[in-house]
Amino acid sequence: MPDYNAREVEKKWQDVWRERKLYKVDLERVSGNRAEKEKPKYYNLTMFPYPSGDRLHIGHWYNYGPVDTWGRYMRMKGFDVFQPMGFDAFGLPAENYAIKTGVHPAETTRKNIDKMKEQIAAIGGMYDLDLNLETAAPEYYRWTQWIFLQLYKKGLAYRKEAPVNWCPGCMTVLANEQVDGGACERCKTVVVQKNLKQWFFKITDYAEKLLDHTGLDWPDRTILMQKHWIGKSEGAQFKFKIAGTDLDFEVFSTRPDTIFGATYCVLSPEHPLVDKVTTGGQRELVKAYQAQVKTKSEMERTELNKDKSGVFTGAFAVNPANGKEIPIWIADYVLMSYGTGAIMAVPGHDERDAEFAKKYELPVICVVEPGDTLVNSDFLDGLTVDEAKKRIIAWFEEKGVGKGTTNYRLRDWLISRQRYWGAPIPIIYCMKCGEVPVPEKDLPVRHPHITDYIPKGTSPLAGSEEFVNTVCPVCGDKAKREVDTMDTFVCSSWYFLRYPDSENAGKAWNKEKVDKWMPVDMYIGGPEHACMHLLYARFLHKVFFDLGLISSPEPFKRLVHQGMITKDGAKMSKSKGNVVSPDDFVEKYGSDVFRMYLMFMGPFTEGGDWNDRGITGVARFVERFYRMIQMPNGADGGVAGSSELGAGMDTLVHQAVAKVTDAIEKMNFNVAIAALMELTNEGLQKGLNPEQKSMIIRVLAPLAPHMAEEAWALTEAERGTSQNGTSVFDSTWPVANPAFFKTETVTFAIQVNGKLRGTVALAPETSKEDALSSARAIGNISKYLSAGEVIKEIFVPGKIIGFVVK
RNA sequence: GCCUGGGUGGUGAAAUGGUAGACACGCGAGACUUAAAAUCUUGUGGCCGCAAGGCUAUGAGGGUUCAAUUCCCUCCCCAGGCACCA
Repeated sequence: MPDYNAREVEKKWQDVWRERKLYKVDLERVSGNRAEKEKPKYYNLTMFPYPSGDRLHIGHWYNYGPVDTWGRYMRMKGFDVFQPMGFDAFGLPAENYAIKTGVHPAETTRKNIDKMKEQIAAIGGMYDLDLNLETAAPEYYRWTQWIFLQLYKKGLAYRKEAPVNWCPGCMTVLANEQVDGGACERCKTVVVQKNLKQWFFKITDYAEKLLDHTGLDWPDRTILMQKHWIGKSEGAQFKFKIAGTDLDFEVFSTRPDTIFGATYCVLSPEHPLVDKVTTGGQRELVKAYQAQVKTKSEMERTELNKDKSGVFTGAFAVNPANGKEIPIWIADYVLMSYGTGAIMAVPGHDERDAEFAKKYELPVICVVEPGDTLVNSDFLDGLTVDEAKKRIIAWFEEKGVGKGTTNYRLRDWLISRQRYWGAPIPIIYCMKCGEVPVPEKDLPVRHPHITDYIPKGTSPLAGSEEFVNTVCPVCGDKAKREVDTMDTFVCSSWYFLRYPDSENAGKAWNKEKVDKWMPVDMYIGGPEHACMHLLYARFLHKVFFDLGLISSPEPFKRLVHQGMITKDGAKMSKSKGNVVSPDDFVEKYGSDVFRMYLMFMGPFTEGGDWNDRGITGVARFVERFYRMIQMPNGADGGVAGSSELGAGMDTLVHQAVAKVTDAIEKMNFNVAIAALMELTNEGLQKGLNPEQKSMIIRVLAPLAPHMAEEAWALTEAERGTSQNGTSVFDSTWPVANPAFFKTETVTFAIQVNGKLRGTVALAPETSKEDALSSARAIGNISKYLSAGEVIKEIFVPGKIIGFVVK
């Protein structure tokens, strides 16, 4: 019996699959063969990779192996499976590399994509890489720009001032990642917040729609995280006048009922009113505080544990409810980005306000008594919190000082990036006509080839005269282009709509074609994308839906997150130098063993810490399985050639098929593999008949595609089918017949006071009475029962016989 | 800090209210071999016991239940995310 030669076998079948175009789907789902057209479509998608300079790492394999297993399983279940893969090609790392080495990002990206494609092919998956989807290609970003224009037309893209991390040393904007403890990671200069006019997508208009996850088969935790991220809260927005002036400001509060307990107000240090209201005596202190806050990140500012800090402005606000004058402070725990950037502080009933009030010796008034009843609150006295909220909102509306509102934590999506390696924003600024969108016929706005990447205080695109200077599409006068590029999340929020139509460069949006495959039936990627990528993609999808560009209201019907593979408990990264390369293992054991080992390590959704200690177990399993398949039918035990082939194995085979199906369905690939190991341990003893082999090869196929294909070919003659030479992936998924599960006896556990005291083998359908008396007859049990009085008897058919003794 | 997960033998893990540790790795013993590797057989949570059997055990503490890894409460630890890494 020849040993299994993984390298040879895997190469052989990868070539055959490629030649036969086994995994090509007919994107039109019309012109192809009839059989395929009649199958239901199944769009099986993995989050596309960023082409980094590292080789394909374990994390990629941990994702692409199981995704492919799932796709093959669905294919065998009778679906027309579309499983494309492309590249999220724009991004910061290639640009940083260019700044360091002078190598153009396009060159780096090209090289990395080519290398990754080779490595992905070595997995031997059903991935279609021939669609060549790359977000940095003009054929692709033309559409990213087109999408920007659609949002612009709908009023969903707008400009406003927003802060960026600015390094005065490098004269450049820094990503959060490049800020290390408040300083630039490159030159160590203290980073400051600087305001720039930037583009936003109005995702907040869709907050309510995004809160609705109806019909989505998503993990509860992801839905919950998105809900909290959107952060809907009901409350009121109302005005405070500034004493002695005609100025006022608005605050948002979820507890407008506590307004009589407000003893001071706090403005965010960036609030536009601060400069206007600060009195002469306080000016120095306020200025100094504002400067200090500029160096702090939002996370540092909002830490509940930190020492609260703030400065009095010298101004007073008038409480609209009782006309009392209360001091106005500024403090960094109030953010311009949430609510109105101003709060009324009620130290009696808010923890942060209380801490602040204690530190600065501000008065505290209690307005809610235990039992949620209002006191010290004039016309709200005696009402419950809920009643008081309604009452005060009605009062605000009556007096015209405020209204009930819904506030969201979600902020509009800042899409401007002062970077080179991204899709240019298709806007032109004209002295006469102002802000003018690039006409659709002029797309794409090509990204100029530059050679000097060193930051000079502006966006890199501003350095290209040829790019910047253009003419106004409206009046024909000289005009300038927008020099910022788009956040790469814009590119990655719609790529799944491009795959179905990617063979066609396309001058028009092809709704019909996209609709043929959307929505994505299964989307698999890391949980770190729960709140950003997955929310942005849903947002754009809903905009497209409203624009009539697609028929599905949601992009991803089912979502699964794979876990993360760590090394010694830490995320693998190049900077830590702890990246494990799969190549050596694939070389040694083959793709099937490596991907099965990753799946066998633990539950797919939980990930785990990498070590290679157990891989030999999977390698042994593959050898044993291969040996079992090659054994003459029922070779062991002298039953070869008799009608007893694989005697006694039917139950085990059908149980294994049921177990594997159930485990794959739940993506518990580790359990599926364990069930097949168990079956193999028995099968090697007793031998399998051809029908049993056929079933077991088919359920192994999604997990170890190359070996299963080889085994399928080897057993072709004994199966005696008329479909010689067909792939196991064109066969159907076997269905376990429960008639085979039946066994003569099952083991019942006998418990006394909940503790296991013995077992007894009985027929599965044994009645309660018979089971109890059988249990009583056991010496060890009767010993326990005679220790007291039996006050309760428990019977779970086929499982438990229990007694409660007192 | 806030949001979301997770914590079970020496190790990866299984069991989602019903015999805790399936399946593997590792380790011990044995077979085969001149020998080793490979392979096969067998044992393997801890403690007591020749055995039968018993006690103990799923991060810590408490609760609900005849019965809890599983449900509830409090705490500890680890991981992911926190809006310019993708």
